[in-house]
Order: sequence, then structure tokens, then C-alpha cells
Amino acid sequence: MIELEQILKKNNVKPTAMRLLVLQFLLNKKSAISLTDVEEYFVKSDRTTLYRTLKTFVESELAHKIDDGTGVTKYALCEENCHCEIDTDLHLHFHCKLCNETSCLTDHKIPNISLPKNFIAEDVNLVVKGICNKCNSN
Amino acid sequence: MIELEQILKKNNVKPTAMRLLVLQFLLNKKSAISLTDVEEYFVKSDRTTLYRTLKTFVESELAHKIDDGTGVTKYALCEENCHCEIDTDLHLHFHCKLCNETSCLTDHKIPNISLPKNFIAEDVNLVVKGICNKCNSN
DNA sequence: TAGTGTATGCAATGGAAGTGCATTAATTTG
DNA sequence: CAAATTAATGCACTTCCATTGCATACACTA
Repeated sequence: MIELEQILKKNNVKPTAMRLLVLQFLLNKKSAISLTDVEEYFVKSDRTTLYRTLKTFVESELAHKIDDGTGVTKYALCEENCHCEIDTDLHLHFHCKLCNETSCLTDHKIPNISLPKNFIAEDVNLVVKGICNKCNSN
Repeated sequence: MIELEQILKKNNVKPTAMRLLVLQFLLNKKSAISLTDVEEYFVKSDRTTLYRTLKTFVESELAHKIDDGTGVTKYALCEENCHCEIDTDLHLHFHCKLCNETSCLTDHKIPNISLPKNFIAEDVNLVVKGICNKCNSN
């Protein structure tokens, strides 16, 4: 528990009860989760609070925001020492159309992309859709 | 004009007046457009009709749907001979945060992606965000 | 020409993101 | 310690976009 507090403090986020709980929840999830997921888990808490909690996490580089193409924003904790930097920290996301889960393939960094002249890249989003290993083996 | 009809017929889409107009509109656009863009252009037509027209185009592989991370679905005509196939047809999209335009970098195919064992890729979406060449030169 | 199927238009719904404001909790400062 | 300031939370509401149901209009076929 104390560890959780440390994580938040390290990123200059005040460790409120709500934030600790949401952080814990995210830690337990292997796949990326949506605001609705969090909302369904913390029924007693308000949607807005959860929304802002996630927003705070993203702004303080504790979590990253994932657009997996489903139209619903997903969130996942950053890896240790992640600064959400292009070329080094950004990885591939995989969305399974069967189980509907979006997972972070953190080992799969985004390949180097050459852009036409005068284009400046600031962020890259790479999402692969298909069938994940779990669903494939069933 | 007759050309437009041919395009539709080739993809088994009945060439109605509305569809011809929307197709024409898409042809004139270099960047990907949203339903709202189309709606603003064809003020007299109904949103639903335009929505379904675009949907029809996507389903008949005349256009592809782009999720550029803005939260608004964009559409762009497929290239000649496109079958929306992974590895050969899918290309990079670039979203400029200044002019807010999403462009198809059709010359930039998506690099080969190696997935972990038992993952099956069916679709890939690669979006780079930053500043486009036009905005960069101003 | 009648009949069938598709396209269109209108109205309405639903989901998700986001904002404004009042209230409460926490922290700083005199 | 109390007052004052700042931050976090909860509630209500708005907005935006995607999507559907149903009735009408159009087009094609028998």
C-alpha cells in the first residue's frame, strides 16, 4: 500500500484515497481499461472524479491514453521509467475483436517511421486488430 | 461524370445522385474528411443519408475509414486497386495538430509488424501526429 | 402497371467526453 | 489553533458524434 503512495508522490500527484484505489485497480489489470470499466468497478464513486483521476494520471505521465479504434478511450499504466517519448517509449497496442480487450505489447516498440520532408512527428499511435493469443487457442 | 458512375458500378454500388455527389466531393479532397465535413457541404441533404452513403462506400471498399485519434471518424477514398488488405494496402495517416487535417501518406505503407506467438493480425492502424509540411513552412 | 426492394428523410436514442458550479477536504499561513 | 487559501470531489448539465426505427419516395422487375 505504501508503495502506491510512493508511485503517486514520485509523479507529483497527491495520494488521495480515490487515486490510490484507481492506481491499484490499474496495476491489477494487464489490459488497457476504459473509463466505463473503472466506473463499473467503483460504483459508489462519481464518474467525473474517475474521469479526472485518469486525466491526472495521464498528465503526470503515470498512465498513457490509448486510442484503439473502438471509439472508447483506454488507459494503461506506463512502464517504469516511461516518459511517453516517441521512439523509445511508445509501443504497439493490440485489440482483440473477440474478447474485446486491448493489450499493451510493451516489448514491441513502434518501428522507425520515415516521414516526407518537413513533417514533424510528435506522437505515434500503432494499433493492430485481430485475434489475441488467448482467443486463438480456444 | 460518367467516370464517377463507372467507379460506383465497379464496386457494385448503385449510382444514385447523392452517391455521385459525395463521391465527387471525396475525389476533390486530398485529406480525409469527416461526416460533419460532408454534412456542411451538402446542407440540403440529410445527415443520415450522408452517413449511410459513407458507410456504403466503406463496405464496398470504395473508401476507407480512418481513426485519427481525434475522436471523429474520417473517410478517404481508397487508391486504385485497393482491397484494404494488410501489408499491401494499408498506409500511414498523419494528423496535423495545427490545421487539424488528416492526410493519407499513401506512399508510406505500414512497416512489417512481428506479433507474439498466436496473435493474428487482421487490421493495422498507424497514425502519426504532429505538424504537417504546410503548417511547418509558415 | 403492379409489386418488390432499395434509398432517402425525419425523429429520436444512446454513449462518451467534457464543463460549471457548489461542497467538502486538505494544506498553508498568520 | 484558527482563518484563509488551494485542491479534490460530487452533481447536474451540455455537447458532440454515431447509430437506429420507421415512414415515405424512388427505381427496377415481372
